[in-house]
Amino acid sequence: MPELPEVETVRRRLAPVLEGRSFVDVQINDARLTRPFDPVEVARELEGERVALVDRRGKYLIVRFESGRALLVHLRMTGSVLHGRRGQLPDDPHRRAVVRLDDESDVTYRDVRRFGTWLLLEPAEVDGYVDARVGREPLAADYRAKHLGEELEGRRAPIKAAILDQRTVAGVGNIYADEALWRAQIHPLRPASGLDSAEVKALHRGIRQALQGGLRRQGSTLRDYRLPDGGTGSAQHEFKVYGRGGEPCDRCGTPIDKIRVAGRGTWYCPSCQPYAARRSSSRPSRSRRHSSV
DNA sequence: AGGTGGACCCGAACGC
DNA sequence: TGCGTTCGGGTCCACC
Repeated sequence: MPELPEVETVRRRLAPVLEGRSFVDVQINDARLTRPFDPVEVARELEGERVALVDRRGKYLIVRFESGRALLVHLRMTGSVLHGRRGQLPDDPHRRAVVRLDDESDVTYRDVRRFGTWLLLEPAEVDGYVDARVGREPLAADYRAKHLGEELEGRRAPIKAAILDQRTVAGVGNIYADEALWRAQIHPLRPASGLDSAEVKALHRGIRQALQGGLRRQGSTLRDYRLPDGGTGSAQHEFKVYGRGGEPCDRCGTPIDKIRVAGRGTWYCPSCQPYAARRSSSRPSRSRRHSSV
C-alpha cells in the first residue's frame, strides 16, 4: 500500500519528468477517479496546464501548476503512476487515465481497486484542503518528539489507531505503523495518552526510522505498487513484523503475533512489545536484549 | 466530541 | 475442478 515512502519515491521520480511540462491531452475513463466531478470536465480543465512543481504532503501527491491550481493525486491502496514514451506502454485493463505531455511522453494512472482519487483544486483551496486532513511531516528536519507528544495528549484510542490518523502525523499507514511500534517496543493497543515521554521519544524515532528505511528501499512492493518506470520497491524484505506472523522476532526470537487493532491486521512481538509497562529499576530504560523466551 | 465500524472496491486466497 | 466466501486496507461518514 502506498504510504509516505512509496508516495515520496514516486514524487522524486516524477518531478524531473513533469516539471516544466504541459498537459497536452488528458483522458480520464473512470468516473470514480474524479467523483463527484465529471471526469470529462476535469480532463478539459487540466489540458493546457503547465507543471511548476511535483510536491507531496502525507500520502497526497500534489502536482502544482504554474496557474497556482493543483492536482491532488491519492493512490489509496492500488494506485500507481507510470511514465513512458507515447504508445510504448502495454495495454492495461486497469488503466484509468492518460496524460499526454508536450515532449512526446505519457503519464498513465492505473488502479485495480479504484479507490484512488484525482482532485483539481483552485489556488486558494489547496492549503486548506491539505492542512485539514494531514498533520506534520515526520521526515521534516524540524519534526520533534514534542510534536508527536502534543498530538497524543488526551487521546484514549490505541496508539496504533492514533498514528494511523493522518492528522496525528502525516503518511503513516498500516505497514509502517507496525514497523514503527516494533522499533519503539510499544504494544499497538496501549492507550495513546498513556505513553510516557521516553516512549513518545522512542516512537518518534521509530516512525522516522521505519519511514527512512522504506524510502531507502524505494518503498515496498507487495503487489501493486510500482515506481513510475515500472520498477519495484524492496522495503518488504526489511519488514520486522508486518505480515510475519509466526516467524521469530529479530530482536528476541519470540514468534510474531497477529491481532486486530482499529479494524486492521496488526503484527507485533508479544515479548518485546508488552502491553503492561515494563518494570523499570532505578535506572530509566534498561533494556531487554535477552529476555526469557 | 472523540472513537469505532461499515462502505467503497476487486483480485487473490481460502474452503468445501 | 469449480464455485462461493472471505480478506484487506485509506479515507469518509454515520452513529454511539
